[in-house]
Formats: sequence, structure tokens, C-alpha cells
Amino acid sequence: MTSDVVTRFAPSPTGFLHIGGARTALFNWLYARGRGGKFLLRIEDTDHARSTPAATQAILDGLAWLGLDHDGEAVSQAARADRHREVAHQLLNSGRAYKCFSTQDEIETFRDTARAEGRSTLFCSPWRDATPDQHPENATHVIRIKAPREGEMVIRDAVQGDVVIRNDQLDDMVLLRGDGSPVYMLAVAVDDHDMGVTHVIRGDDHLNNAARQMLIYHAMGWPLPVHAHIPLIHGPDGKKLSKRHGALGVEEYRRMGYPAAGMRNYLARLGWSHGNDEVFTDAQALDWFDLSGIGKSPARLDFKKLENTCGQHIAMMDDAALRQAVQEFLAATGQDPLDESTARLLEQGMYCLKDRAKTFPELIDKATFILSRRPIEPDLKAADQLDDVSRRILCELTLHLQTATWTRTELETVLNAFANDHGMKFGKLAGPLRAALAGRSATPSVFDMMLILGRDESIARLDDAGGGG
RNA sequence: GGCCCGUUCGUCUAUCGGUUAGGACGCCAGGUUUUCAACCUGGAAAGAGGGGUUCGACUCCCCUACGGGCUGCCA
Repeated sequence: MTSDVVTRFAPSPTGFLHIGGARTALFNWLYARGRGGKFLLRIEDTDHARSTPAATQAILDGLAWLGLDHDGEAVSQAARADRHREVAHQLLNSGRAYKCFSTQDEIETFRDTARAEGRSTLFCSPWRDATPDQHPENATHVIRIKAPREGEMVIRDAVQGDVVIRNDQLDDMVLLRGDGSPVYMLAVAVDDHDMGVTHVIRGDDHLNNAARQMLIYHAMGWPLPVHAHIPLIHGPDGKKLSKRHGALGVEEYRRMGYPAAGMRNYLARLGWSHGNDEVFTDAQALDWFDLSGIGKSPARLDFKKLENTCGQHIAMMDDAALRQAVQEFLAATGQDPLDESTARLLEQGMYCLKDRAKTFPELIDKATFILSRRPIEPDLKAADQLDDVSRRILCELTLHLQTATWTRTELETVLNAFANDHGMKFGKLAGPLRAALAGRSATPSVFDMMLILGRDESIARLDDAGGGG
């Protein structure tokens, strides 16, 4: 199914892909993709001083990791400055904008005194109604929009409802600076219009700005997009997300080993809900997502819930995908990839590993018995703790494991019977055996470890190590 | 200062005038168990405060408090 829906994500490249930005991108992506529409990306790089190519790349990388693919090339806002100027001049020619020769100093002193006297600091330019013959020659000037002084602007917001802002709260904002460069508010409106954006879904820090941008839409006679201003994400303490909360960039979450699918699920759930559904697939999110499910109050980041959600996603993934994801995690964190046979063994063992890991590092930790250097060299100290009977059991078992293919039930039966024959309960041996196989790391059961390792010839070395210790 | 937005268990949330206010994470207790985990069962836990409107308000209106945003020739 296709539709005319066009959404966009428009970050400024001043660092990394912020976790809040990632959620905004996700909402836009879900809304467009769930409706067969288009999801566009625009880099708002008009602030040359703070924009860097590296930051743009970081945003691209973050989106790619989260699987939020956009349609077409990313648009550079800075590259469109000529078009923004063109619109400003159109407005000027049609009388919807005017040249203002007030200097920044004048405006500043006006604001200072206004503040001191408790009056409105909104600047009313004396040039608003000046005729061209009154203009000074060759003086630098800005171009301001001629905003209506009376009436009100109502933002019909899909999340916030109708928000009314009186026009006397809006001043004649600058469109083009003294040096002729376009200002953000102009650029956004022009770009959204030119790109055919039908739904502007963004942080509610832009709610008031929407009214200013609507001024431009009205002046140009452009149809308005649907607005949806979503509440921001706050830190665990309820304050605005900042450096002291740690983990601001999605890249950090990637390095911490959270699966992208789990991140998508958690982020989607933050501020949006579909009844009591907590864990869902991308297909379900795409199917269910709607602006009406977005709440109005800011949400706090909760790592415990993030972990839980991610754990469930790891458990949901199929073994081959997990194997691939682990390799990608290793690469992303600058670690060596697993060789083919180790990776295959890991995939075979995934059935008893994936249920108990919330992150990839945890998964890897629980797979220590598989990933340790081949052939396995058991923890000798732990092996020393085995009494003779236990050690003999271990050695015998390795032989059995090499000569037969067991099901887990069969293996349990054999192990228990074997222990019985030696007058012991197998349960008593499990601890030391585990230590011999996997050190102190938290791992699956001994049965599972032996079953998996039984498929690998390297377990035979346990026999030598145990016998010689 | 002016304007705008928000406020249900600790956290994310359901509820769209009538419910014992539901679920999830976390937490506590018990169970299962060859450790950790996982899993099962049970439990504690919420409508910011004050006024209205109404037969009836978490739901609608107003005020206050608290939090957030905007108020730039930043984005």
C-alpha cells in the first residue's frame, strides 16, 4: 500500500545522534513506512561554526544501525540557501516582508529597557511600513516578515490538540540576516514545503516555532503540513537529558551491546503506546503506530526496562541472525570477529544462551565455554577440586560425547546413571564440572554445555588435563 | 517578565463521565532448580493540591504548585 505521506527527520549535525533524536526519527519512520509513504532525511547544517562532516556521518551511522532507512539522498540545508533567499525575496516583492535597517545594538537596548520596565520584549521595527524612498542608501539590513498584528494562529497539532497563539505574541522575525544568509525558521518552512513533507513530527520544543513557521506558509500561500509535537525524553531524574545522565548518543547504546530491534521497541514504547502491548516486532509496530497513541507528557529513560525489552528481543531472534548480530557487535566495538567454526558452535548453542542474555556482552559472557581458546583448557584450579570419582566421570563423559550424538534428555539420563553407578548424585558434581568447563562465568547448565561441546572435538583435551592434574 | 505545553504506582503507561483504576519494568515473598540467570505463583505500590460543573470526575472547566519549552541577525 502506498500513500502520500511524507515525513522527515531533520537533525543538526553538531555531535552524535542523540537518543531523543533517534526516537523522533523512529516515530517519523514508523509513521511513513507503516503507511507506504516516504521518510526523508535533511541535515540542518546552516550553522557552519558547529556543523561538521563527522557529525553528519555519526547521524547517518546511528540511523543505519537502528535500521531507519530514508528515501533518497540526505538533503543538506546549507546547500539550499539560494532557494531560501529566493523565497525571502518573493515575500519582499509581494509586500509580505520588508527591509529593516535597525541595528543589533538598537534592538538590544530596546529589549534591555523593555525588560527593565517589565514590558514586552517583542521588537516592533520602525521600518515595517517605511516606503523605499525612506530607506538609507546601501545600508546593511535584514529582511523581516510582515506578520499580522491582530488575530491569532491556531496550530492544529495531532498530539497537542489545538494550540492557540495570539499574533501579538509573535514579532516580525528575521528571514534573511544582514549578510544575506537565511535564518533557520525560513529554511525549515521552505524545505519542508519543497520536499513535500505532509507530516511534521518533531520534539515539542518546536511547538511555539510552528506558529512562526506557519507565518511563512501563510505568506506564501502554501498548504500546511500536519503537525505532531512529541514530548521530549528526560533523564532518570526527570530533568532534561544532558551529559551528566550519560549515554546520550545511540552509538553508546550500540557499544553497550543493546540489539537494534530492542532499542526500536523500547524507544517506540517511550511516549507511545498501543494498549497494553509492551514487546512487539517491527511489523507490529509498523502496523500499530499512529499519532493518536502518542502521549503528551515527557518520558524518562529507564535502563532496567530497556534491558528487559532487549533481553526479550534477543530471545526472540533466530539463531542465525543472532550469530550475525554478535559478529557485528564485535566489529562495532573493535573486537576480533569469531572464526567460522566458533561462530557455528555459538549458533548451535544459542538455544540455551539467548534466553538469558539482555545484551550482547552478556550473551558472549555466558558463551565463555564456547568462545574460549580451542582446544579448551579447563580451569586447572577448579579441576583440582574434583575428587577422583568426579574426575573419572568427567573423563568418561568426554569419551561418550565423542562417540555419540545425544539429545539433551538422553544425556541427562546417561549422566545421572553414570553418577549413580559410582554412588554419587550428579547434582553434586555439577558445580565443579561447570567450573572445569567454563571457569566462574555464569553459564547454561552442565548438560547443555557438554551437549554443545560434545559436537566439538576439542573437548577431548579435558581428558588429558583432568588426568594429568 | 510574557506566551505555550505538561502532571495516573519508583519508572513506562491503559482509561477517552460510572472499573475492586488494568498491564509492563523494577522491587518484596514463596516455588522450581546442578550455580548465575531464566521460569512459575503471590504481594506492596498511583490519579500534584484546591475549587467548581455533574446524580456521578482520573477523565470537563478554573486557580495554585511543580516540571518543561519558546521569547535571537542559534538551530
